Amino acid sequence: MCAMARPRKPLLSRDLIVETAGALVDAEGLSALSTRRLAAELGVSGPSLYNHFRTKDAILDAVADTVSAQVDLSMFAPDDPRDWRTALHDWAVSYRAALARHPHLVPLLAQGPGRRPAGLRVADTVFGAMVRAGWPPAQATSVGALMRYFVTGSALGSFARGFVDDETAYDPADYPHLGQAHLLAEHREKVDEGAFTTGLRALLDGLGTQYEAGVRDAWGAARRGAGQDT
Amino acid sequence: MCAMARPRKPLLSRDLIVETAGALVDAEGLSALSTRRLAAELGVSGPSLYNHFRTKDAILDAVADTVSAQVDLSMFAPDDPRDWRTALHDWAVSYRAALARHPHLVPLLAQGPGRRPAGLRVADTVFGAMVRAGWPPAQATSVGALMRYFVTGSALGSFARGFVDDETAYDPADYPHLGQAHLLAEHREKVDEGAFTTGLRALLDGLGTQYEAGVRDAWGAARRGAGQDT
DNA sequence: ACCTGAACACCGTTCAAGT
DNA sequence: ACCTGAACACCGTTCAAGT
Repeated sequence: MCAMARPRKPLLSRDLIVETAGALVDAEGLSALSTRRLAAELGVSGPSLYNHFRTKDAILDAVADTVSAQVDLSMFAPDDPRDWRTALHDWAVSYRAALARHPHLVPLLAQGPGRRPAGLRVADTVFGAMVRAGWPPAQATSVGALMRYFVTGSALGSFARGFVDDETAYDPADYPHLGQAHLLAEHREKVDEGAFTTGLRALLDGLGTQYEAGVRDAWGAARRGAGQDT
Repeated sequence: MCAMARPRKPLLSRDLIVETAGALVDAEGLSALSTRRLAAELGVSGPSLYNHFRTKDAILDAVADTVSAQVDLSMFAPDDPRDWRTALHDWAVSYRAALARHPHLVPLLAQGPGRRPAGLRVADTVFGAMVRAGWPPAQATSVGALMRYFVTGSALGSFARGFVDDETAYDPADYPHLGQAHLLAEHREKVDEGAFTTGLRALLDGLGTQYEAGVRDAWGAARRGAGQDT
């Protein structure tokens, strides 16, 4: 019927592996992804994967990077009309939405870009845009990092597990302020939404204050003295 | 020499298991914790652990909760002189320090309190203090959640992996704004510190603005109408 | 009640062998 | 170059058996 060991066309490719692994993780979670299970899903034997990736972790990294690639970065384009605060806001919302689409991958993505190309591109783009907007480089680095902290932290706390669904787990006597309402999964979604929105606004307000204080004194003087642009 | 199967004193206890597991994870990371390895460390055979915990995950939950138990909550005591902003600041710093002491557990703790008692106590205490400070309950919930998002997100991005140590992983042509300096582990620590400090200040500034706006109009009126205290 | 060895159904990865 | 089966050194968990 078909050749056994060496077909003229390879059965596998990096893209096919990543796509299948991503679908498996989305459907059944990280723990469902084993090299053997993935290979079976691809109609192939376990060790075959090692012709295309050095380790299982490398596969997972590639899958995680497809999520970073979904994050909208158009607001940071040099000709985009949005100012840095609006850009940061819209980016955070898009970033969080991408993570929400792949809840099982959030724990990986929250650990930082590592050496994943799309993750690094996000960091690079945000940094570049903040510098262009007038933030000193050291501060621009902080802005990019702290926004990532907040978005990934909120995604992790919201989508990965959060509080537990079974409210009988809590003895109200032990936690006098945490009412029954806190413990319902449905209520939790609204809390997560509200906390994200409130936190994002607070963060951007606070950064705005720091930016304006900086423009008024030190940075402006330093940049004028050094003759740097914008 | 010694009795084989049933000594008069149990060889194991929950506390001993949790302590040994915590030391193992701190020293060698999450992947070093297997039930068999942990049992060996305790001089016991693998299945013995199942007399004290239902699953390996239950052991890990207990270990994680010892970290939450290290978080300082004294700033939220009713008789503590610190106002809510200072209290939140000091708590965030203590929270982050506790996580930094146990970097390998951060991925677990960042997923939320689950049903871990110490984790729930933290959430309960912060919520109670914010309500006492004058935040409406729904907002107090958000404040607690968003602070947790930021602290755990920053700890995860900082201590767990972050950027990768080997700077040759990055081709500067691909990331025009990310200079060599971004990629050194030593530089990264300073960035993480700076981003945490900057973000925490921005968050508290922004929350202060929202609090004062709330006190000026809706909340104050509602609370005066309902005759609630402070 | 608490520990044991044996067993089950898995893992990730290496490697010689095939084409 | 790319896939295979066999093998190595592991896993978490169950369970009957011992005391």
